[in-house]
Amino acid sequence: MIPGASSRLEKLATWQLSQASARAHRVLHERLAKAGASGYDYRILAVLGDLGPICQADLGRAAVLDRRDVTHTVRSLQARELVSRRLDPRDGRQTLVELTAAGSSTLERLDLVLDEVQTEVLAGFTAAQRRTLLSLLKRLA
Amino acid sequence: MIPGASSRLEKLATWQLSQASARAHRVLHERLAKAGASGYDYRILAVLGDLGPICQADLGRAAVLDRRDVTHTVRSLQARELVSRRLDPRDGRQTLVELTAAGSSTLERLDLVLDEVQTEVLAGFTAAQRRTLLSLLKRLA
DNA sequence: TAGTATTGTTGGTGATACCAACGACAGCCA
DNA sequence: TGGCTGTCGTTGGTATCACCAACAATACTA
Repeated sequence: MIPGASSRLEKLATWQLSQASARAHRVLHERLAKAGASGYDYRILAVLGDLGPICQADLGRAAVLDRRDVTHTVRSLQARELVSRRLDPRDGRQTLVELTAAGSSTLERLDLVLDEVQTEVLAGFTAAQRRTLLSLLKRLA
Repeated sequence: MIPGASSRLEKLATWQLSQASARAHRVLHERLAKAGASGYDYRILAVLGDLGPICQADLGRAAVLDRRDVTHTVRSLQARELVSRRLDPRDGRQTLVELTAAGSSTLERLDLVLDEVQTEVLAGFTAAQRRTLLSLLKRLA
């Protein structure tokens, strides 16, 4: 027997949103795992690539990560020599994080992975539909 | 200093999707917690309300839950006397789950909570925009 | 200078999602 | 009829994401 769908759930925007997000996350996670990175890894590397050397607190704000998770992710990236850390000479509290050469090339590689993920997740969408979706989602967040 | 946004992240549909979903989840979780329920709880109750007595395997398929999570959630709901369970007389493997009277009224109460959540999450959206969003999200999932 | 705020670290929690293995049971079919 | 296949519910995990509290060190400020 094939169970029906729940109309209560189907008509909820939050339900459709969470299901769409879960599916996108599955695709993203699978492809990133193959490339040896986690979602947090990419978020940190992407922010470093876009904003340059930056302290962890700002890193967390830009990547929407808790300070705790920034600490762990950055240390993990540092262990893989993708980022380097040094004390901010102008503020003893801050640690400046920046991409290493290996980090930059890893980021470029991951950018391609992310492009593939977008393509797979948005398969069948026209460019106009993608723009519409993106703008609606931005207003939601 | 206010950190800028990462253009790499901002233009990713999967990023906007996960941020929108995270925000919706925060609202949902906060309101459901006040009402004494979890997201899994509502998903199970909603399916039972829509499809009536049903075995756990079908419950899991309709609510998009792993069998393990169905087991735990149903047992938790049973402990709160919101659902009842009995063996399917026609199939010794299956356990039929159904709403109790208390479960039905709890579901009605939670339906109102979910309505509030939709209103809060979609604040500022026109009816047409909500329809557009919903249809785009359905195609994503 | 005393009090306040921020930074990075540490040690947690909870929700969601998913997997593997198990015994019990049903259905199929040789 | 007996064996095989598959499903069901259960148990015991794991991974990711998101979030909180407390702490020492440092910076700011009133």
